[in-house]
Amino acid sequence: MSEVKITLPDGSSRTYPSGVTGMAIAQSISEGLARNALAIEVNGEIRDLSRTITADASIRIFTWNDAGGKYAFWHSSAHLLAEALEALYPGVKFGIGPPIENGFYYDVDLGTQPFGEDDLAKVEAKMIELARKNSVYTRQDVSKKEALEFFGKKGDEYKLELIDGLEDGSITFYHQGGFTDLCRGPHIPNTGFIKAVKLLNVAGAYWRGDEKNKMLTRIYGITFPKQKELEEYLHMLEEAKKRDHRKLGKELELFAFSEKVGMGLPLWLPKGTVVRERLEQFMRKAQIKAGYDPVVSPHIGSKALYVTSGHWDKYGKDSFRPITTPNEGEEFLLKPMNCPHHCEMYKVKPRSYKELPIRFAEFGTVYRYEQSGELHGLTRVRGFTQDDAHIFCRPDQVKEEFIKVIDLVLHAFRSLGFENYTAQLSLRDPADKQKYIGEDELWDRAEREIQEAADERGLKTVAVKGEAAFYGPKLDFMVKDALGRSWQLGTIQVDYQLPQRFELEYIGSDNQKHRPVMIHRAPFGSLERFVAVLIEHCAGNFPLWLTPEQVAVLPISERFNDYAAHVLQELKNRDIRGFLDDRNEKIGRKIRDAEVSKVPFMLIVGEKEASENRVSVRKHGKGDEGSVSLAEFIELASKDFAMPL
RNA sequence: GCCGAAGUAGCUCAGCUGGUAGAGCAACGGUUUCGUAAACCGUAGGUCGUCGGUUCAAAUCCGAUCUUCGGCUCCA
Repeated sequence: MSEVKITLPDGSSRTYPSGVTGMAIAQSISEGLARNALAIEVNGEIRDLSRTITADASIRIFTWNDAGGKYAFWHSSAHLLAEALEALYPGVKFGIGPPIENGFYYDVDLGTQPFGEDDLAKVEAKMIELARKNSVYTRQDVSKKEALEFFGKKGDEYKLELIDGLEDGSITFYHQGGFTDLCRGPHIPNTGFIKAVKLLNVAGAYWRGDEKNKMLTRIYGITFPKQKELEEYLHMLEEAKKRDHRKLGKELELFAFSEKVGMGLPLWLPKGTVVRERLEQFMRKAQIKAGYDPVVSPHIGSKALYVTSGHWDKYGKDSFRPITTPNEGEEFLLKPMNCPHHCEMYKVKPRSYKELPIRFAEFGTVYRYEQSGELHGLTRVRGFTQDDAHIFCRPDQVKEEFIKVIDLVLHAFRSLGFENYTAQLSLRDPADKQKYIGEDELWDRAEREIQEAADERGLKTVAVKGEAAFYGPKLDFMVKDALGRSWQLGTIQVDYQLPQRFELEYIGSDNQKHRPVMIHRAPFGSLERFVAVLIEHCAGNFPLWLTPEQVAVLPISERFNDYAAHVLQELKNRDIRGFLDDRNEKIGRKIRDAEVSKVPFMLIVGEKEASENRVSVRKHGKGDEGSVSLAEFIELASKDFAMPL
C-alpha cells in the first residue's frame, strides 16, 4: 500500500497510508484535536474531515477557533436549519444557504405559508432536536442528470436553476438525517457539534439578488458549540445596540428627524452641530494647508448642467424631480453633486499648465432621492453635506495628487482614532460596460494610477469589481458600524470623463490646448455618515476637541452658584465649552446627569473651592480626581481640548 | 421600491381573549441648601401614528395610508 506525506502547519511532516482521512490524521496528532476538529484544509482547499487523502499534501486541521472551522460549522448549521424547515413546513423550497461573517442564513420559499419572527423559536427548537441526533454529514458525488432528477422530483425550481449552471462531474450532494442538499461542502462531521442555536431575524431577499426575481424569505441564524458562547454573543449584540448612533443621537440630543420635515432629512440639534462644525473646521484647516481653495456654489443648478455631466442621464429618472421657475418653466435640480459646479468654476477663465493643480474645496450640501427602504439614521439620508473637493491637474500630476489625497484621508482617520478601516479599490465590472462612460484606455489608466498610488503609500487594498462610479474608478475607505454593517466613508476618484464633457482645457508649455484630469475626493465622505460612525466608534464619548460639552460646572448648593458662574465665564473666556448646572438639586444628582450625558469633565465647586479659587475635578467614567486651582485646570484643559493639527 | 415586523405622555414601557388609558423618569409648583451616579410632596400631560370600516361599544378586530425597525435591491 502506498503512503502519502502529510505536512503540518508547523512544517513537520508525517507519513500515512494513502487514503487516510482528515479525521484519522487528527486522531493521530491528539485525542483533543480529534474531538474538536471540524474541517481540514488540504493544499489550501477546505474539505470534510471524512474525505480521503491520496497524495502528498500540506494540511491544517480547523477547529472552532479557526475561521475555516466556523465557516464549516455555520455552513452545516444552514443545512440543519433547512432540515428543520422541511420537517415543519412540508413543500418548502430552498434557495441558497451560505455561512456568513457571523452565522449563516437560508433563503427559502415557503409558498403561501406565513412566516414571521414568532415562528423562529419553533424552528430553533426543531434544530436542537435534530442536532441531538448526531446525524452524520455525508458527501455524495452525483451526475448532473441525477441531480436534476432528484430536485425535479422534489419540485425545487431554485435548486434546478443552480444545477443548471454547474458542470457535470463537479456536482455533489450532502445528506444529514433525512435531508439532502445540493452543496459543495465542506461540512463538520455531524450535527452533534451544534449545541446552541439562535435564529436572529427573518427578512425578504430577492432570488439571486435580482430585484426582478421573486422575493424569498431569508432566515438569519447563528450557532455555537457551547451554550455559553451563544449567551456571550447575544450579550455582545446588546452592547453593540447601545452604541447605535440613532439611539445615542437621541439620548445625547445630537440630531433628530421629523415626519413633518420629511424622511431622511436630519435636523442637527445644537450639540450635534458642535461636533459637525468642529470636524468641518478641522478639515478646512487641513485642506488649506494642503493647498485647497475653498469655494461656494448654490444648492440648485440648471438641469442642463447635469445633462452635460451625465448625471441626469444616469440618475435623473429615479431622483428628486426638477423644480421649475413659475413663468419661464426653466428646470433646476436640487444639487445632487458638486462637481459640475466646480467644473464651471474651472472654466471662468483660460487656465495655464502653470497654475495646475487647482483644488476647489466645498462643504457642499447635496440632495439625493434614496429609496424609502434605504434610509438609515444618519448613515443614509436624503440631504447631506460632503467635504467635497475637485482637483484639476495635468495627466502627469495625477499620481502625485492622488497620493497627497491618500495622506489627507489617513491624517483625518488617524486624528480621530479610526483604525479599523479597509481601503477598497472600486473597479468597473468588465462584464457590464454599459454602466460606465468613457473609453477603455482611460479606465485602464485610471485604475492603474489608483493602484500605484495606493501601493506607493503601502496601503493594502481590496479590489472589488462593479463598484466604480459611472465616470471612473474609486479608492473607497470602508468602516463598520457598531452592528457590523459596512459603510463607505472617504472616497477618492480619478475622472477623465467630466473634463471631456465640460470641455475643460488648459494651455500647455507647448502653447497647445490640453485636457486636465479631475480627482474627486471626500475624506469624511459625508459629515452625516461620518458623525454616525464616529458616534458608534466612541460610543458617544467623543474626542475632547469634538465633544459638545467639555465641562459641567456643578455647584454643591445654590449658595455657590455665583462662584460657579464665575468659573464658567473663565472657561468660556478660554474657548472651553461648558455649562452650569444651577438646578436646585443635590450634587449626586448633578453628577449623575452629567455622567449620563457623557460630559468628560465635571467641576464640583462648594465652600472649599469658592474660598480658594479652586475646582474639584471629576472625570467622566473615572471619578474624583482631587482639586486644582481654576487657573491650573484651565491651562491643562486647554491643551487637552485643542484640535489636532 | 420589495419582503417581514412595529407605532400608547417629551423618554422608556404596561394595558390578557373589544367595555372608553396607566407606571417610572423628564416637565411644572412647593419644601429642602445638600460634598462625588437619582432628595421629598404635589400638579399637569395622551383625539393610543393617520384615515376609513365592523360593533351597542375599538388602543384592542379588519382595510388603507404614513413613519420607524430588520433585511433585499440601489447608492453619482
